Amino acid sequence: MNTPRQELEARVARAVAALFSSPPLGPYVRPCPDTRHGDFQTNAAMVHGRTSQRNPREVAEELRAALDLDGIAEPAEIAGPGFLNFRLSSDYLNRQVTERWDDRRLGVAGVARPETVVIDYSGPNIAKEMHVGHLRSTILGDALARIYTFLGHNVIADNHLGDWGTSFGMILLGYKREGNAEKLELDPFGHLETIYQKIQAEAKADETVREAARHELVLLQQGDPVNRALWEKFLHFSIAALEMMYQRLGVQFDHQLGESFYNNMLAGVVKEMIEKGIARPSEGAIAIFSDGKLPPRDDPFLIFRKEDGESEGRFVDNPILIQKSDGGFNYATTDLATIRYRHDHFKAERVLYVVGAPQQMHFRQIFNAAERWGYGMMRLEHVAFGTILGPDKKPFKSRSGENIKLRALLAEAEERAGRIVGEKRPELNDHERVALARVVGLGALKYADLAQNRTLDYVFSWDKLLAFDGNTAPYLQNAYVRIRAIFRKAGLAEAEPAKVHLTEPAELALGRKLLDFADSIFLAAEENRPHFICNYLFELATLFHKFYELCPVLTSEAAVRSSRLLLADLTAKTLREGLQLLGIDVVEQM
RNA sequence: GCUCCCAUAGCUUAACGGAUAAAGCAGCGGUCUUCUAAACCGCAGAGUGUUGGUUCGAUUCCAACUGGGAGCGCCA
Repeated sequence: MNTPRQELEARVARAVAALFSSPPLGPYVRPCPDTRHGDFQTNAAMVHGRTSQRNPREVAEELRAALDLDGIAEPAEIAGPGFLNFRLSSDYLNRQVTERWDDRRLGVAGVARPETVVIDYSGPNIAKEMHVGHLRSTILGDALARIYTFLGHNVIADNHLGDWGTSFGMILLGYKREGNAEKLELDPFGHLETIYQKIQAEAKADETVREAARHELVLLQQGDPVNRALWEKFLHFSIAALEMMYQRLGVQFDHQLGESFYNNMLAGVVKEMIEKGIARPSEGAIAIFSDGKLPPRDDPFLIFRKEDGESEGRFVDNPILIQKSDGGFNYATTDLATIRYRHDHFKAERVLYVVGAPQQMHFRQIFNAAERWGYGMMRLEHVAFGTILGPDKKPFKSRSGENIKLRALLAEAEERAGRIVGEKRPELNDHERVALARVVGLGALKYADLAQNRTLDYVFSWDKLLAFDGNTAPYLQNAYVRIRAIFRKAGLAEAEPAKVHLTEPAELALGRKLLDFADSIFLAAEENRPHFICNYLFELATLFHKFYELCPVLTSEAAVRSSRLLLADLTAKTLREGLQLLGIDVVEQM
């Protein structure tokens, strides 16, 4: 099922092709920013008027004559410098609302060519409790996984756990000194973190401690049975604790292949990179350098540098290390092994890395290296997002210990929501109140993160993350609830088939909006920005609330009543589906 | 120093090269005998950091600058 925009786009493109010899310069059709002008507009006449050096209003006149809008819109109006404005015909509108209501997918077409897309998100460290810093990747990645799945892609959600690497030398050493199996089982993160912080402080002051930690790491990497067993224990309990957190968040993965999974592939990767001439020894380590194929400015392996006293700068090497001088491997090595695995094993055509913006340079290098390595057929994309800042506008530092734990954030969200629920619905028992607070609190938390452009940094604030007014999840959930209340009162589970006939401005506006659901999803997927869906749902809910104020449903006469019931039902289903795509639940009452 | 990201109303944000820049919060004033007031209506509030350029048209593209942030060889 096409959206009105797609349908109009196709018709304009057809008319343009008939009129002009120049290649298509679309997309042409977009929603009118101001609905007073119409529902949709095209700038095709202005665009093609320019290339043919003609008066755009004249061109618009020709275009209008050539346009076939039969069955979709009123005759187009020419306005301003040469816009054609379209107003959807009421027949089309009524029919489209009905068709969407009748469609399990609410009119959202799947993609023509499904792809196998690996989405790499969350990626917590198994020795550390999840904190606000993990929130964005987890929430955003989960939403993208849901969106891509809904569009028909073959999604592989993969949690690339930080379960390997230098810090484990420290942790092993610390655990051997004062570890406690019981504490580990009860609170793996708390225990490991305590140990880590303590041993780190010691290591700072004492070279022999640093040396001992390095030794433990080497033992682990060489497969020493004692260290290996300990590490597996850390992993086991940590994953169990993570699992609980993900369950609470409503986030799922298809795989949790952490860094350790790739460990035995790393030596092979390095060997191959050397053989292919992509990597070479440098200062005792193995590093990947520029192949000189890109302009220096665009080459991630070159960096412009001007030393003190030099009058002109020059490009110098900016390599990545894939093997340290002590023989150990780096995360770049793991990332490369992971790319190969995802290609060979999952047959991935695309990989989305939902990772913070500070790692941009790293991914540019990795993607460039992967291409040279022979994986250029894969679309590798860094879905970067901004940093959560502290009150001082500097990133929350994990060292300082003032990181807000995700657990605390969730608890606070539920508690705040619980207080509001208690006020609004004093008749609920404890169990009901807690269950409701969970959905509302978690929804607000997720929505706050998803509703804004992911590239922006933001200052952490309880009030902001847990807002329940305005453009928030509770506002959308409330719109859903109000619709469900109508159906409850009517004694219906959902609307019955009916002839849709929209007449009031409020119901026309709502009906028109309902047809655009798919456009918001396409846009969100195209840009990997779920906030387009948030914007859409907020507008939809706002229009519904207006409709609700002005257009009585149950007390209207039969034909109007059944038409409005259907319109309300489609709104509810669209809200529910849209929120679902964001990982947010709805409730029947709140 | 170089690269990348960011700059829109008091605050937080939106705007897929187009029309009079759109919301939320906060502020002020209204609306519950009628489908849940977690709602709705109204008022007030910016000309998009600066300077140029491209364009019929720029918050959007380009250049320079200012301010903020991040990254730049053996952590991830």
